[in-house]
Amino acid sequence: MLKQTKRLTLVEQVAEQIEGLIASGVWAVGTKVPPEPELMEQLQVSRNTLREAIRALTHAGLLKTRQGDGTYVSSSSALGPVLKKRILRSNWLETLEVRHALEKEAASLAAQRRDEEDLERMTYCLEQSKLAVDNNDAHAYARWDVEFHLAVASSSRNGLLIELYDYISDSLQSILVDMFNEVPFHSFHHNHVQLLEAISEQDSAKAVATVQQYIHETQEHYRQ
Amino acid sequence: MLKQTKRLTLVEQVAEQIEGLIASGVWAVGTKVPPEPELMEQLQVSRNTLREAIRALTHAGLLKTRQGDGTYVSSSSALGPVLKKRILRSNWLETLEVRHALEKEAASLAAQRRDEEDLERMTYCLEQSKLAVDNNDAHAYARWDVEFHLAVASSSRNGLLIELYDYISDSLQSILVDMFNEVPFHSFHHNHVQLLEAISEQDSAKAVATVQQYIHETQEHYRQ
DNA sequence: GGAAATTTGTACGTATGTATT
DNA sequence: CAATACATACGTACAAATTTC
Repeated sequence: MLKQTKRLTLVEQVAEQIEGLIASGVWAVGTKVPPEPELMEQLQVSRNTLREAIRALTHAGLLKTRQGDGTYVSSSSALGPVLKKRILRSNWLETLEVRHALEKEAASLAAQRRDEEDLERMTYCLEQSKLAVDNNDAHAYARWDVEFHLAVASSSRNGLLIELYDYISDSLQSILVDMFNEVPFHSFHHNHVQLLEAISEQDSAKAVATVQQYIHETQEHYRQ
Repeated sequence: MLKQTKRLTLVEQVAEQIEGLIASGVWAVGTKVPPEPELMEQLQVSRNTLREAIRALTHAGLLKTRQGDGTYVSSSSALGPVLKKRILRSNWLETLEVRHALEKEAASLAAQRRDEEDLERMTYCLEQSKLAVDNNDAHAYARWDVEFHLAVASSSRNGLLIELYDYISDSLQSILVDMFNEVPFHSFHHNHVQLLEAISEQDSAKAVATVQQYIHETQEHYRQ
């Protein structure tokens, strides 16, 4: 077989090419993409073809177009927008449960795979968290809490897990801020220190147990 | 403020309406959608507008169009296709790790929330698995293994978790068949029985531990 | 408020692939 | 197998709406 005959429509070819530019970072998030006439010229396609491609990517959440202004890159991956849209139709308890599942796995893998740089990043996050606790600043605490957990996820060295965890955490950001406004967040700090300890000691079981305890305490506060 | 000015483009309105028809099941998977002229008439939009909407949904994986034939509904949700595409760029070990995370959470929640019907369904799956073991039929075993795990996930009563687990499992189907061809799958049957036992006894901790052991054994076989 | 730039929406013609007669 | 009908693919041209300056 020489080559599968051009089974992709022109529109899909154009869309794929643009997706490539976005995924590879040539068109970073925030970039303004060239206007229609220019792209038509560069890609050698008609306006309709180009518009269908742009529309497909816009609908997928990769681009955002503003009439009279232009088209901008709004996300580097299609998974994030779709997942966020799905989570909107979900209640936050469900979403939290999924996050917890990923969190425990991430902690377990992080304990096995973390390097020195990971540990430094996590330590820094906890220092900032401590400051937020001392200042009783719920907003700052929520921010550094998420940051710490992202550092843990990142140490898992599992790209899929990291992506899913990041998108879900992002969707929960506002919920988490609310939560830390109602719950004495200082009580969580000790757990986080213990988690970092477990990861540092490469003790997977202890890491999972610590996360489990952290989750359990959160739920206790909400059961009332 | 009287009303947010029609901030959705015509194309997005059309796409949303069609998505609604698909999500609500009015247009089930496999359904052939009406031809362009008919939809233009019903939706009162031009051909290009309709085509852009159709193209957006096609790119998202909800529709599939075949020139000269027509357009068919190929998925009821956008999350599945996007997730599967993402998983293709992932290695299967990564994907397995994420599945394991969801699997443990599902088992834990299933133990808390399962009803009699759930237990019957799981029991049936294990009976079929046992038959496959006796017949040394790896293909049948892989099928009922997945079916059993889906039943467990479904008992978690967490829609988001169920969806993610289903799509990921589906992506791994062929890998799992391969795996059961190389690994003595009869050794897993006992674990599954034990898992059902734990879920039946509403023992979350035991359920998680059983899944963990099942995973560990799988990895042992692959470490060589 | 006006002018330029940009996307949005519509109309219509031709090409090409698929199923049917 | 050929002819036909039908469906989507791709292209050009023009008018409208919106933002920016």
